[in-house]
Amino acid sequence: MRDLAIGELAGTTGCKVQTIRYYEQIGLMPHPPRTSGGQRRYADEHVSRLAFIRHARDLGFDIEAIRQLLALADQPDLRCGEVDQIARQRVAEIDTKIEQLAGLRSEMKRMIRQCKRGRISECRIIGTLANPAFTYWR
Amino acid sequence: MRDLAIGELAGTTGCKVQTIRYYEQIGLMPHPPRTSGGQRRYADEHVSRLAFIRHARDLGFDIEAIRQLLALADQPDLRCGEVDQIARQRVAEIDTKIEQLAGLRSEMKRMIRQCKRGRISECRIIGTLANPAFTYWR
DNA sequence: CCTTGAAGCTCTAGTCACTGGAGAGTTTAG
DNA sequence: CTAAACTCTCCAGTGACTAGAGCTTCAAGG
Repeated sequence: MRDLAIGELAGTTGCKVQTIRYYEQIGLMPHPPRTSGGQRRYADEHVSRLAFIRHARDLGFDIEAIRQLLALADQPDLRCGEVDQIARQRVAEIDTKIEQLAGLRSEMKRMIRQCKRGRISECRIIGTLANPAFTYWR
Repeated sequence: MRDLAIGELAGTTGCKVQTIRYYEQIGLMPHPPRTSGGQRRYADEHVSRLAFIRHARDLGFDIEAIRQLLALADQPDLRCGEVDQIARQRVAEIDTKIEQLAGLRSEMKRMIRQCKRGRISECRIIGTLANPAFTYWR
């Protein structure tokens, strides 16, 4: 698991090649060593750092939060309360998102139920969407 | 409720002024009549069209889907099955998102539980995020 | 009628987190 | 040694807005 080309790193982490180069460019990933021909070669530490980044992204952390987390991780003598805080905040955000989506879902279902599959002029979906009164759920 | 300036339209629909101009630019909103001085003036039809767009956006439809919906609505003799289809697809997308978020949420909670509030070197949050095995929930 | 300040105008550029393509160079298996 | 597959850099584009500069127009009060 050493000296991976960028495509292999991409393969093992499920991250696209361009995305890895992008992360390097914005300073989330370090500049890796290069071959004499100029190609990037990655080691295990890069694999786990990228896995960290991807996983955090998938969890919905934005780049700035990940940068903080990485900075924290690079100074292991700090207390982890700060990390914990960021995570708790994320859970709260996730809860809000889930609630919102559940609301949207029930409104969509309601609209579909009302759709009589007739002509569009009778279609309740468009009518509902056009009605400014139906913004209660925001 | 006639001859609204762009700011008044923005006020009644909860949409920003720049966003309205943007919608006009990309062809979602029509070019409204202008005063002799070049300012846009809107009528009731614009209010409901913009309300439709905003509501659909809030429900998570993307611009392209809204464009389709509007095109459909402009031809009231078509059957509404197509509209129904678009809405059903949206529900499926919402369901997927909710599932994903629920998965993320439980992992975040687990990470928080494991955080012993000690040093980061013992903090399970960063370790968990760095572990490529923890991608099961995707 | 005139002034004044809020609101409008266009145009350009920036945001976030990538994604895609052109055109050239490098690596590796057979 | 060749050919295919991969990688390089650089630049531009995506979606859905958002912000700002610098200027013009509108409407209400005096």
